[in-house]
Amino acid sequence: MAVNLRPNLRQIATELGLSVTTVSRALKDGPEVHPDTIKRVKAVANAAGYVPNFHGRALRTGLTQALTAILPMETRDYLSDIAKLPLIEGLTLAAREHGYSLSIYSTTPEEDPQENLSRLIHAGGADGIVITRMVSEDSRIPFLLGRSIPFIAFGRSGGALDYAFVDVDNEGIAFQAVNMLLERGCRRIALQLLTREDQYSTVRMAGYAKAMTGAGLSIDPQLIGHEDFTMEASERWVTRLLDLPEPPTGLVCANELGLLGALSAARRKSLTVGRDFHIVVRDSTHMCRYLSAPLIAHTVDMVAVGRSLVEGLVRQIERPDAPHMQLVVDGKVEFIANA
Amino acid sequence: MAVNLRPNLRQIATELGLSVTTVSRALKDGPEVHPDTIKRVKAVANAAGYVPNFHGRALRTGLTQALTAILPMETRDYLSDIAKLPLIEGLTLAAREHGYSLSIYSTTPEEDPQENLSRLIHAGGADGIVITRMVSEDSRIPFLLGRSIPFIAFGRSGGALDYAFVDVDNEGIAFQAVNMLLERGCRRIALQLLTREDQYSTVRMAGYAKAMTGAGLSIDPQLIGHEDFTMEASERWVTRLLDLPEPPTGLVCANELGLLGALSAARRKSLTVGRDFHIVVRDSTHMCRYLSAPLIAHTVDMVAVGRSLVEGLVRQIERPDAPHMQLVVDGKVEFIANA
DNA sequence: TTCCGAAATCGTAACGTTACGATTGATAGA
DNA sequence: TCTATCAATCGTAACGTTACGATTTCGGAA
Repeated sequence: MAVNLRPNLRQIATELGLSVTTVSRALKDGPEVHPDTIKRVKAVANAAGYVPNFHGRALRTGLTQALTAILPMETRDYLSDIAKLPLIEGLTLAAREHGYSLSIYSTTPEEDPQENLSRLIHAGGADGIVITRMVSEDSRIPFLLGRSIPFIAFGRSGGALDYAFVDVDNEGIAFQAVNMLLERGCRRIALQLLTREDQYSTVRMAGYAKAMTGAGLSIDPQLIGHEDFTMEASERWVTRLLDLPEPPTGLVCANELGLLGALSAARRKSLTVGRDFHIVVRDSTHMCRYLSAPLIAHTVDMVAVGRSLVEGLVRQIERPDAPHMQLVVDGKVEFIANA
Repeated sequence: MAVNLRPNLRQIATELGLSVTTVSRALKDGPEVHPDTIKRVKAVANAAGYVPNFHGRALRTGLTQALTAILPMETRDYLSDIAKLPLIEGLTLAAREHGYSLSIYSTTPEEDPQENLSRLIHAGGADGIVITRMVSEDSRIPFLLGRSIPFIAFGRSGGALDYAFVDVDNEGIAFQAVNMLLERGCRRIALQLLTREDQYSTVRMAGYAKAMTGAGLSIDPQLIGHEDFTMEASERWVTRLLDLPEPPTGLVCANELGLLGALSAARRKSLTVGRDFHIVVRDSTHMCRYLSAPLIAHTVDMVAVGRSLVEGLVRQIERPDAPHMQLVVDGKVEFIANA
């Protein structure tokens, strides 16, 4: 018996002596169909390996059951972009669970973002869009809102518009990080920032300042580092700090490379990390688990962020009148003993 | 004037007083249409922002202009999975350039791989599939070949079947790596392998052995490390090697963590890396650029691998009789001075 | 027996596109 | 003038699905 590779509704209908309509309804448990018929139809459909054709359905209903995530890709430096991997994981897994497929649309910095968005939707490529790498007063937001295209943003843009987003509470994380150091008796706390990514630097600085002044401590500009830190640059910077008359006993690193440099500097000064010198680091890579020093890691569950984005987008597609998801995700700050 | 958001062929046809057929043909430069008509049609279509509807076309032609990459996702350890990021970048960019969209389909280890493949194709979700994480005698290959479903594999499976693949020449890279160390005067060369990923370990060992015996050197099992190396484990292992009566002067690391451990061990022994002790490392992260020691990095251009996969897949879809792409990609082994 | 209403099933049309054969109109040769 | 030929355009059908209204069937009440 030849197995038909792509059975359609009509084949199943004729095999059962039913109409296409009834089969279609039976497969989605329509109340008009006799329960016994539903059973028979489903049995045959399963046996034949029937899968509803995506495009036939999309053409009829106007819905594609597909989501598209627009991710800027830049070859430059994958280590600092590593959080994208769990994000993609969360997006794809959650999309599947909701019955959607997920396309990734890579953009290069030169392209016109709106042109892409527009083509994508007109071609019927997606029911909804995830946009990332928000800038302040992002023009894509009014553009998409104006066209009633379902979307959700990873990150917030300024402005008063009401739209769906999921964002990471970077200010809160910095606040928590400094508080952890304060609990450990640190009074002079250094903060390592980046120059390029202004947004992050600004909000981290805000969290730092809030925690410091909250504890009645003043902010020493000497202890704030603005630089495009490589491992080596970080080592130099931390070494200089440790040479100060009143050296810091706590440090909030910018990223993994900053951490490696700081560890190196501390070792040269014969400081015991976790006792004489406390370090907090953002750890997207789980690298902390593999290091030997006790550290304070702050992690953001990017898989969960990806899942939430899909959740919020699907809700908007399926129930357009529901309020927009506006979620600010806390990070987890935890002590990694590395005994 | 109200701008219609999703103009279709019929609207353009009536606006021009032409038939839908002629407009359709004009837009793809059909030879039956008068050149002037083609111009007129294109002008109106552009002005209206016409984009052909994906699903209408797919339903008619059976082709979806979509590719799907099946990527296993495992939350465990993103650092060792980081090469996936440039791979995804290459896949998505090349897909766009060929006029295809790219969906990512995440699988978890528990799922039946064939079940997924079959559903995907039956539903009309993709014209072709990229499969990854090949195992020896991979059952997906005969499955897909038997159903004439276009696919390409990242990696090779054993067996005599003829199918399209792109693979990285890990054996050649190991061979090259050892030769670089030999050129620098190393005679005792250590090789750090992993236990888990047998495939890689086996082929790297082969390249190592070929280079060593080629230089008339014997292989000392003491210098071969099989372990699930963390940074700490690597530091311990390298320290033990350096304590041997005849310590190695060259090392091929398993990965970035192995490198960090090795650097640490060398520093403790007061060895100068790049002079007393030479290290080769696989560098997917460009981490080497940020370190201070002179290193030999072997890199594989994963963006190019992703592009080649798409290239090979698209060729198979569009010209089914063309020979399968069977590409083995060389890595680049280069000295990073880090002056 | 006849009729009513509900339950179950059926038929038609439409989504937007393209393939294919049919039709129109013009030109040129007999 | 008639016809063959060719270029240009048109009309119809079909891809697989679902929405919606029409139709059939059957049990029970009048």
